[in-house]
Amino acid sequence: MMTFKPIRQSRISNEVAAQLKQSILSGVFKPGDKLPSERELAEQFQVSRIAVREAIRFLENTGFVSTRHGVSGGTFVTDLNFEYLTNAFVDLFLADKITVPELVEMRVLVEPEIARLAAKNLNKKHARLLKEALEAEELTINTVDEDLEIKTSVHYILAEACGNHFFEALERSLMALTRAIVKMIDTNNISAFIHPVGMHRPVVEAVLSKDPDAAAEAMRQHALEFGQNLINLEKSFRSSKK
Amino acid sequence: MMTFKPIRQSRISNEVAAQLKQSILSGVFKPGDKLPSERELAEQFQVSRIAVREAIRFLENTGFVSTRHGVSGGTFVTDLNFEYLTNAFVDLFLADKITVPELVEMRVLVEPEIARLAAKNLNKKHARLLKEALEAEELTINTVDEDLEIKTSVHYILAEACGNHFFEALERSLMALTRAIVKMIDTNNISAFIHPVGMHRPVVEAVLSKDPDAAAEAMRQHALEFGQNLINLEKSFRSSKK
DNA sequence: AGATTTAATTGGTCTAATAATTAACAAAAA
DNA sequence: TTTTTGTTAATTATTAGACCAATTAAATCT
Repeated sequence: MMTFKPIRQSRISNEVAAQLKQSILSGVFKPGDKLPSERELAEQFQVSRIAVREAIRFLENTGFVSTRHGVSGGTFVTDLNFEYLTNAFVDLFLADKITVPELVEMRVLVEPEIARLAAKNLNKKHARLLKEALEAEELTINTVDEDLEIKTSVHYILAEACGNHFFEALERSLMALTRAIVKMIDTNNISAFIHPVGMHRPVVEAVLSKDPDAAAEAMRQHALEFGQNLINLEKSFRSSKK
Repeated sequence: MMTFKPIRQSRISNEVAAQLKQSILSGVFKPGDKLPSERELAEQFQVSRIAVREAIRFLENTGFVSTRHGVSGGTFVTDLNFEYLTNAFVDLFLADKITVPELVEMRVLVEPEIARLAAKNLNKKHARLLKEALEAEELTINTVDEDLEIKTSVHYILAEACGNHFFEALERSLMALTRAIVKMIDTNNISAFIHPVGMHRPVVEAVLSKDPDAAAEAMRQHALEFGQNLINLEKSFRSSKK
């Protein structure tokens, strides 16, 4: 029997989105560039403005563009970053598809390797940033948000210093998840208890002295300690909530 | 001067989306449940149908709901899966934010650990699946798509068998990225060359004999070998394209 | 020159209508 | 009976057209 191709399978907005995405990926539009206005795009694609808007929403939701209101506003191509990956991880945790012990197991595997690579590839800029971050940690008492900010910064710097963007993306997600958990628990300055001041010092010192094995081992210790604290607290938080 | 709070900062659709997402996460709507129709939601939220539709698009784009057309259609809560995480990784690769050597470095770290955990936690079901997958690999010659499907299946099974959903999510992303790269190169049955039949045998045998260290080491060898092939081919592909 | 108003552009939102898709059921035909 | 073909109803998909809101640049006024 003769078979026919279906006339159209996907939504119109999907086809518009696919074409726009392709033209961004292939470099027709580069980060910073402005796409034609919604009305122009609707004209060019020969679809309604709403179809165009839904396509733009998709690109916005996946991090490819952002929109600004007003004259000299419009839809602008953004330089894709790790934010949307991180959001996907956080959503999975919120939907109970990833547990705290599983997160900790990943941190114990990945973070020592990041520290090892950072020690191997360290440059002056990152050395300076690490020293500053370590000092900042030991200075002030802060709000929960500030405290989290300061205590995660060492990890961010190491992730950037390790020279592997994949590791960096993953570490950012690990940090975002950890922060989500701590903020969920967040009763009476808990973060100071599970992450006492000075916990990062051995790691940073090993990295600064460019000793990969020592850095990895120090980070492993840190990840295990902190991880165990996190697991225990989240466990008791869950049971207290029931 | 007295300052007032802005009445509304974000888009209406964002606020609708946030409320809907919250009610899904808190269990008001469970996977499989049908949300009220767009018109009803518009009525309840006191916003236009368009605002509701954009909110639903967002939830769709992040994997929380799916929509069906027609009578008995509507918006249905889906069981959040790893697809959207994987898409985020693939997008980062397509936008050149992650390179092939970086991907390989991650695989060399993570996959041995997955094999180790799989060997430790193996049950009968996964043992059977592994045997079947190994046999299927050595049977037929296929199209590129089928070939990729069959050769990645061992990795999927191991990821599921390892018992850590975070590792499973990451491994799925690693596979999706690898497939994207192979399909990009995809000239004249290349996959058979970079991934010859039988490459998985030592890994599977070690896992089946429940020897974690041997499994990890076998997988490490596999990841290194395959990874080096992938790096070389993608490199020559890039230079031939210029 | 500097402040203020106005106009123009663009995304944001709304209303109201029509089209397309699908399931269920009824009716007709084989 | 079985199979095919209409019919209907519910719901999303799509459109058109209008107006709102934000923003900047130009025009106007002081």
